[in-house]
Amino acid sequence: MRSLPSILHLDMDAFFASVEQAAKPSLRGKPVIVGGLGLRGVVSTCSYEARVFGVRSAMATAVARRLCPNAAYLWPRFAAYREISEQVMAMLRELSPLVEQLSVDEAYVDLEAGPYGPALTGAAPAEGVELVRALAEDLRADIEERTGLTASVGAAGSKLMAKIGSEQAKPNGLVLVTPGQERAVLGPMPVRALPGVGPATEQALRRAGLLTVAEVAEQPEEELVRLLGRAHGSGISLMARGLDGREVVPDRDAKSVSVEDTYEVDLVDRDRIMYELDELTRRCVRRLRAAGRSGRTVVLKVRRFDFSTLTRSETLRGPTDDERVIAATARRLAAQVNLTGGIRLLGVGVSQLAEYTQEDLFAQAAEAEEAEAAEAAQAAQAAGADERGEPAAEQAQPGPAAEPVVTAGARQPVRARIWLPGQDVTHEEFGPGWVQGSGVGRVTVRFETPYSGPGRVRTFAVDDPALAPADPLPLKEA
DNA sequence: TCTGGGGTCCTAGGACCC
DNA sequence: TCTGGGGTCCTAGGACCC
Repeated sequence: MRSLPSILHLDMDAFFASVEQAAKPSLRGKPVIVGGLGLRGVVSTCSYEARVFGVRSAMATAVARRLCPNAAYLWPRFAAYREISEQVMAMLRELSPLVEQLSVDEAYVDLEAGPYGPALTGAAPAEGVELVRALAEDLRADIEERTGLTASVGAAGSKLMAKIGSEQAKPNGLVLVTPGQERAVLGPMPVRALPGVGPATEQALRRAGLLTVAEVAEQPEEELVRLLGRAHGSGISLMARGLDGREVVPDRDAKSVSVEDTYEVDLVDRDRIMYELDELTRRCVRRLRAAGRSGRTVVLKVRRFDFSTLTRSETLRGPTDDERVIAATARRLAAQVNLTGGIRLLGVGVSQLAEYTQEDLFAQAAEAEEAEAAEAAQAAQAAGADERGEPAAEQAQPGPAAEPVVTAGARQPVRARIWLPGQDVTHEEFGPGWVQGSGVGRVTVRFETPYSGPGRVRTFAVDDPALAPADPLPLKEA
């Protein structure tokens, strides 16, 4: 808690959807929905134009399609989002070395720890507040100038109020919470506004007759502990009274690595389940090794046909990054689980991570690159659904999703190409564009770039040799 | 209309040890 | 013969966040 609003919380507005609109001129001003497009997909982010129709994050894509059938539905392009995220995070680090990244589009910044710290703490209170306001507005303007995207910022004397502020500022705004005003700002809000209060906590509080933050703030702490448990109860008691002394801490090490897949059709065949388990283990180990870590506890996750979810774990005698060891452990765990009736999700994870000390750094670097490429290919496979959301034929088959095929003139077998809506491509004659949809042997491409006007659409055969996947273009021309 | 994927933190019970 | 308390580790599940 500080007397100056020197903690910022920055949150990019409708991040994935905004990147897509910036990259694809024909989508600007239109409803855009980014997420899983398969039968069991959910919405990651939607543009404000789509929210008008009631579309929300975490909603089943099938529901979104009914609410907003005319939106553009796109698969996420994580590589593009990460690139822009890094650009934005670098701008935050110019304001302070204390930047705590919460996700690809969200971070706290402690201004007092940075170059403006002395000016802030040395100024009269009113001047300090105005300096923070100016810094935050400059930051928002810089982000918009350098990326073309808008961000919302909250500034306050604590992480809690900075986050509340950025939420209130959305979209494209700044809200500065003057220290001392915390309880006045929080009081009228519904309890759900507090970070850490989800559906279950909201219900527990509602049953006790507590609907607003002010009502929670009036409760004795012991009562909240009784309702919600030790840690959660006392935490919420403090937050409701506007009290939060948490520091901004830059990047902590990851504590676990995990990989999971939900299948378009429930898995019933034991051999198929074991095959998929091995595939998940491979991906998990690749990520583990790419991060230079090893782990001691292996976790299997299973979601059954009825959505009931269970985990089984085994702790090994020492940390490992050996795929054979982890695969054998995962299989052992799976043998303990009743798999009858069908499985909609499988997951493999590793926790209790240790530093992985491997002398062969070259092998490690090669592995990291391989992991990236394989991950992309895997995403394309897992995503094998056409524009009407029908699973690709290979999906229901056991074994590799994409059969290797040999193309004329190439000795190397190449994977059958699956074109995902939103994907970047380039055509020998027409140049850069993106996939609008594909199906029945054809792929539709719109040829436009972040710097062009809205482009024209053309249709090709899915195996047209002139068409190739491409890297994302930067949103601003260099 | 039907529920993703990647994480973090907390709780509670049992085993085991001192 | 009956009865301890505390600490740590492991496992499973649940809530929550983006």
